[in-house]
Amino acid sequence: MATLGELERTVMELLWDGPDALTANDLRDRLAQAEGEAGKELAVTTVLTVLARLEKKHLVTRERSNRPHRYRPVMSREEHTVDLMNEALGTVLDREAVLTRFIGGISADEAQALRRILNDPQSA
Amino acid sequence: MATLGELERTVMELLWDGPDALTANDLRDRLAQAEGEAGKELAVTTVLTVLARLEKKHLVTRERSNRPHRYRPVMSREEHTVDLMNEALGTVLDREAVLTRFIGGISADEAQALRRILNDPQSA
DNA sequence: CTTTCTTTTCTACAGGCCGTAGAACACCAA
DNA sequence: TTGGTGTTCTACGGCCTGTAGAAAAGAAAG
Repeated sequence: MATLGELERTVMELLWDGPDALTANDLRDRLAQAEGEAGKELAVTTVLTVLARLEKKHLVTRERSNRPHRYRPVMSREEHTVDLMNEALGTVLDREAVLTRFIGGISADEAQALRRILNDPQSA
Repeated sequence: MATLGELERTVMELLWDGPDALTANDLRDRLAQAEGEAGKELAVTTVLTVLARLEKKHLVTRERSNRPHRYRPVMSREEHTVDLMNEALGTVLDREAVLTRFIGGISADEAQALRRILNDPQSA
């Protein structure tokens, strides 16, 4: 997969949060807002560089047709998280042992939801 | 947490595989073996550097009492994997959505095991 | 005790990734 | 043609990782 830096991660969060595709300028503004009133205004080129790197990592795509390119995540935040979980799991021989431990650590509500899903996959 | 480099990860694998704590020399030898007959013999200092870094990351401890220090993992491979999975999960708002998707991707056998565990936690 | 061997720590460096952005280039509207 | 506006190129400092020599610390031998 690929490990993300702090800024890269923040950009992904913003892209996931925003309902539609965003331009580099949109992101610059939201980054300024998001940074806890710190208002650290980044250069647009910085944002574009980060977006290019995220594109190379296949985490975002962009529409090149219209001039201010609009960027969108390739996967949903949930899909991406699942990928990360599977990546962690991938290197392990005894998958069931890991799953068992993992399940042991989730909340009662979540366990309940899992029970429902496992017993009635339709409900997923 | 901390992301591991290739050599760091390999060393962790060897420590997890070996039933007992290993010395830097043990690890050097096993690394030479493990690298697919490539037999790339690393310097012991290299191994020691990696071990020091893994120690700083709280992934291994060592017994300093006896002279060739013996290194052991702090957590089991499974515990560590669960930590990684929870780390991935941690950044997400809708945890249940992620869990649902995740469950959707596991094998029938694993799903069966989870059902058993969820319905009878004693069996874990 | 002094010499020597083993083990550990210090220091270092190259390559890669990330945050950051200026310079330069491409495109569109006056 | 001239400005804007947006995008790509190039770059640099800092941190992490693989790699290991040099130096120090500790133990064994004489």
